[in-house]
Amino acid sequence: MVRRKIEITELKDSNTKQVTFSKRRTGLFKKANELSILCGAEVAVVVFSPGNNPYSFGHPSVDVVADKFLKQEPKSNDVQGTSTEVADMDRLNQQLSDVQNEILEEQKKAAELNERMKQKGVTQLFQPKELQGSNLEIQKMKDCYDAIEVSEYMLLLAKNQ
Amino acid sequence: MVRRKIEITELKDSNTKQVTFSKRRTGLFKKANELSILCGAEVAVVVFSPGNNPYSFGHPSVDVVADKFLKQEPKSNDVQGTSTEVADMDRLNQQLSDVQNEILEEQKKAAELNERMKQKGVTQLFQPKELQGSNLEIQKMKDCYDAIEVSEYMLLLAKNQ
DNA sequence: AACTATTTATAAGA
DNA sequence: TTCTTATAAATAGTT
Repeated sequence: MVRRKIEITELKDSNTKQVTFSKRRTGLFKKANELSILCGAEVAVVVFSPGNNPYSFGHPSVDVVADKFLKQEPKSNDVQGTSTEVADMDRLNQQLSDVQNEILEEQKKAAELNERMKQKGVTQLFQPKELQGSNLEIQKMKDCYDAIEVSEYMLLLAKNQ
Repeated sequence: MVRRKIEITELKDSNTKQVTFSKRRTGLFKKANELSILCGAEVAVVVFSPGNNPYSFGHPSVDVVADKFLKQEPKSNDVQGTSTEVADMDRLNQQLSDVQNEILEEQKKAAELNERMKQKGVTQLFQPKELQGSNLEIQKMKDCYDAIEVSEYMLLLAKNQ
């Protein structure tokens, strides 16, 4: 694709393969991220490297998207005769449940970590409160940048009058 | 990216969003396919369109890659005595990476906005202090995640003794 | 769906 | 490994 165009066929040199994998994995995840933002789409990407290490990108998360996909997949062996509405309802309920579980999972994580560390007698290096705080601060940060964008738009309008 | 560079922010116009989704989904799948061939890597990509239709690419298949990925993920009620801590470590590393990427994106965005406003020679509508404040909070957040990582490593060390 | 002016991704080199 | 850069590939706006 660049200094020289390459054939899309498996790279022979192990080192080249690893370098190319890293570069292209980065590119792929960037594209996946842009797609999810631009189009408000749910996206999950999972890759195993030549050395069999896992890498993933997910919006809102790999688990949520994967579950949603895998659950609607049994198309061909679906039982015929159930109404579309019932099926859709089930799916929506499942999605809702998935999202709620995801949220709960995130909230539990810090607590679990603390619990395990306590059991191991390791000193706590952070408080659960701090985690909650950081989430709040992420939100504040986002709000702040949103405000900046709005301001800029207003400036443009003012300038063009 | 093309006739005119676009901001990576959700597209407002529904039609544009749909067209962009189709183009970029094609591009994403092509990149995923090239990665799997060039590097002999296992790849799975699942996307839900703005209209909530599923699209997927998988090598050797979405199911195979998804199962492999989901199986290695930690479950909160895993049997004790297995390598739960190691799995958690992987996940924490991924989270950390995600958060760091988000931070980098936000910082870039702020810098770009500032630059563009300067070039337009307009009055700032927000105080730099606000930005500095949010940066401080980003730093606090980073420190917090660093602390988690350190804690987890200590836990692993304790476990392996 | 096609076109194309630009932007973006990236293979090879440093 | 990380950066550079020449070139190929992707794509936003248009038709």
